Amino acid sequence: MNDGDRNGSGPERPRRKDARRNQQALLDAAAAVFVTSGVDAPVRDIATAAGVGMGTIYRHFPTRADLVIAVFRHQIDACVEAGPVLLEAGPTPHAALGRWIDLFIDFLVTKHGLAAALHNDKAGFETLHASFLERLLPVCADLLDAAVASGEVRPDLDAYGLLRAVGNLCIGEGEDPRYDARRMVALLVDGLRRPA
Amino acid sequence: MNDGDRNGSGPERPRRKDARRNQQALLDAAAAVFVTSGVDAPVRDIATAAGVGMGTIYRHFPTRADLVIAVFRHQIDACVEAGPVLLEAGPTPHAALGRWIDLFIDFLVTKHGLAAALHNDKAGFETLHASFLERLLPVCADLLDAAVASGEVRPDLDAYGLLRAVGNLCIGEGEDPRYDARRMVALLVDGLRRPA
DNA sequence: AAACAATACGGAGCACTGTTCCGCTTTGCA
DNA sequence: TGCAAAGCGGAACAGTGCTCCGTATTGTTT
Repeated sequence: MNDGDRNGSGPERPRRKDARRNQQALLDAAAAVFVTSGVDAPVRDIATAAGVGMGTIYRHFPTRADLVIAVFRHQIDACVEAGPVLLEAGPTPHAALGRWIDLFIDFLVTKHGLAAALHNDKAGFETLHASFLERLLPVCADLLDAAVASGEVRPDLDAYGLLRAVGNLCIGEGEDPRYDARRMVALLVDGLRRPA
Repeated sequence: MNDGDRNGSGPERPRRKDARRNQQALLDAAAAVFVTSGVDAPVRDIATAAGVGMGTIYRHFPTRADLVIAVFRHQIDACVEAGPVLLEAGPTPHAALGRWIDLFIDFLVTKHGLAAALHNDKAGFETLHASFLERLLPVCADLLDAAVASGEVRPDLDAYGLLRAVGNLCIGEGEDPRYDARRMVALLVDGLRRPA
């Protein structure tokens, strides 16, 4: 849809064949390593898994964060595109918002430690945080606005706060069976309703 | 009150005078450095600020986490002791729970990055997490049980989940003015009420 | 007061990060 | 086939947490 935008923030398509091959190998290897070792996996491990050297990884992705962003780009895109669809399909805007947030949680929770990484000061994870937020914020804002306009949801909330709260609640999900992030988010989303 | 317990998990009081002096200097220096540089401040910085070597810091506090725990011990204690008091004072158990959580938030938010540190896989921060939780969990459970017993709060929630959710929501508070952790926690706590 | 263990100290050094740098190789074009 | 441009590998750098061990301090015993 908006491939023009995509070129703006994604890595450029290399001119040479070997470079393209390596870039793809890096993306595949990173995806695989993230699954087994989490998004905090050492850069060296990813380079080794892809069969390339350190220099190569950093030419294609100037920073760890850029690699993570590239790996999860498609899923973020899917989340972005699901927003309007759900809004039109759902019985009410609040229901649509709830479903969309479920989608977002799925994304965060399936990636090992992504939610935690999003809020790490270290390294260039602010970049990661900013990048994901930039894409998701408008979508979330639309859903929230619609829910507010329909009178279902209290008007004194911004999409940014909501998105961050959900992201935060997902941290550590799966590490301890006693903590159920989805449940907590459900509680929060329920609390969004206009107080009767 | 329970000083016996305290000896169990805290650092031992050293026999020699210089050792005691250094231990206190370390605690003071750490507290100061945590304020200016956050709880992630390099161990070397703390050692330097205290005017001691690396060996000294690690003899007194085997791990970064142990130092953090020792520094914040008094405030955790205050939080623990406030639980029963609030429960008896508050108009209702749910109100007491809310006030106690406010206290907990104050604790987390005043410390630069403590909330984030609590959920870091890196280093020995699990120790930190476990230690704080171990102390606060019973208190929170008592408050929650009382609120459930009074019929104010839904019964299908455990204190562990609640405590973690609150801790998570506090991550990043103060970093971005658009995110208000207290507000999000308030929303969540409100959602705890038994659905009418 | 002096000798002497026991205790504690300092900081160099190790293992592990993310990231940079640059001599060498591969590629694609002329 | 020649050759510049593009790309590559991995050694090296800086910044972590933490360990180790030769040296200094302390408190006790003669």
